Amino acid sequence: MHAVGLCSEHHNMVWEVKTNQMPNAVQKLLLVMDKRASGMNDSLELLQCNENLPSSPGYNSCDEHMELDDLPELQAVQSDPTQSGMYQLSSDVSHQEYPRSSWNQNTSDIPETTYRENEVDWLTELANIATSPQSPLMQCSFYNRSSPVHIIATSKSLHSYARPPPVSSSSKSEPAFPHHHWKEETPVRHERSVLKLTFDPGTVEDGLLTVECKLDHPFYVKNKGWSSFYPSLTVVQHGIPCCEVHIGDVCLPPGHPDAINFDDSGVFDTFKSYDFTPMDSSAVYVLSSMARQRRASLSCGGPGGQDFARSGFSKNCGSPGSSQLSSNSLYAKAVKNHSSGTVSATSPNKCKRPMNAFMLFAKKYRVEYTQMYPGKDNRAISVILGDRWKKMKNEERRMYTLEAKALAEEQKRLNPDCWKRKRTNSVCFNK
DNA sequence: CCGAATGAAAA
DNA sequence: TTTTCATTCGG
Repeated sequence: MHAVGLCSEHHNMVWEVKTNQMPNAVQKLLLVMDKRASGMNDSLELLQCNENLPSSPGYNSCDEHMELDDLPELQAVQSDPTQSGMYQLSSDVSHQEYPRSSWNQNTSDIPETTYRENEVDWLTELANIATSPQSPLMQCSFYNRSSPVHIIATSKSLHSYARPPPVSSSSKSEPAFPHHHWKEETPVRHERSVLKLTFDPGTVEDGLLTVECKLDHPFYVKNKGWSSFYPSLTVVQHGIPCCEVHIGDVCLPPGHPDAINFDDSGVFDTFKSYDFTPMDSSAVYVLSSMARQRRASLSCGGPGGQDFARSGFSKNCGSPGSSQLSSNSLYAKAVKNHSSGTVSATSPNKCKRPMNAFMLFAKKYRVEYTQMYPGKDNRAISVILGDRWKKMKNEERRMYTLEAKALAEEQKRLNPDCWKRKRTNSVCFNK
C-alpha cells in the first residue's frame, strides 16, 4: 500500500482493483496527476472520463450461466500482464519503509490490513482519522504533496453484480465479498479484497507505483467530496458518506485548496434525502462513528455503552461533501449550517427509513441491470434484482446486511421515529 | 403517482 | 399478521 517512492512527481496512476475472490475482475483505474499543481496551484484541468473499461469480462455474458456458484477459485490475482514494469506490492510488504510523510508520524501505517490488530490507542486512531482518511495511500508522500490526481479510467465491474457473485463454491475461505471484518476475532487476512492502485507517472523517468488499500478506502475527490469504491461500506466502516469513484475524478490531497474550499457537493444521492443535522459534518460524523466502533469493540453487543456515539451529532446520512477533516473549518461550517437551519432543525423531521439490505443491494446494481436489459421496465429490473438477491448466499448478503444493520442502528438512535408508519384508519382503530 | 423487488419495524 | 416504506425510474 505504501507508495514505493517515486512519489515525487508521478502524473498518472493506474488503479487496479483486485479481489481475491474475483481474480478475473481485475480492474484498473488510471489516475493522472496534475503536475503543475504540485505546489498548491489552483485549478487543474482534468481529464474527463474516457471509459475504456477493460474489465468486466463476461459482464454481458449474461449472468445466467455464471450463477454465483461456480467461479474459478481465485488463484491468481498475481500480476497483471499489462503492467510489466510495475512494482507489484504484495500485501505482505505493507509495512515496508517509505519516505516518512510529515503528517503521519504517529500511527505510521495502519493500513488496511493491520487496521485492527494494531489496537492503537483510540485517540490516536481518532486523530488519525480526523486528519486524514487514514489510508496508506494517503500517507504516502504522493498525498503529502498537495497535488491532485485524477482518474482517467476506471471500471465498475467490481460492483457489477451482473457478474457472478464471487462466491467460491468452496466457501471455506472467506466471505466472498469484500466485507471487512467487523469482529475483532477475524484475523487480518491478506486474501481480503484489496484495492490495488498502480501509479503511472506518465513520465519515463519516474517509476510506477503501486499501492493497495481497502475497497472502502475513502478518497477525497474534487467536487465530489469523499468517494470510495464501496461508498456504502465506507460509510459504515469509516463513517464517511461517500460517493463512488468515477473516471475523471480528481483526488485531492489533504490540505488542497480545492478540497478545503469545496462546499457542497450534492452528489450524495444516498444521503441527500435524509435530513441533515447542523452538526452533520463529516468530521463529526467520523468521530462519532469511530466512537461507535470503539464502543462496539469494547462491549460487544453490550446495550449499555452508547455513551459517545449518541452524543447526537452523527447521522448516518452524513453531510455532503464537507471539507477536509483536518481543517478546523469543519466546526465553523457545522456551526454555520446550524444557524442557517438547513433542514433538520426547522423542517419537520423529514427523515427516511434506512435502507434494508436488499435495498442497498438493489440501489447498487439497479443501474447495471437496467443497462444490461435495455428494454426492461424498472419493475422488471426489480424482479430480477429480487431474484438475484434470493440466489445470493449469505456471505454475499452479509455485506449488505451488516451495512443495513449499522444504518438502522444509527438511524434508530438518532431518529427513532423513522419507522413510524402513517396510521391508516383501516388498521389502526385502537389508537 | 404507481409499481416491482425485500426486509424491518410498527400497528 | 398486516401494513408501511425505504430506492429507482419508466409508464
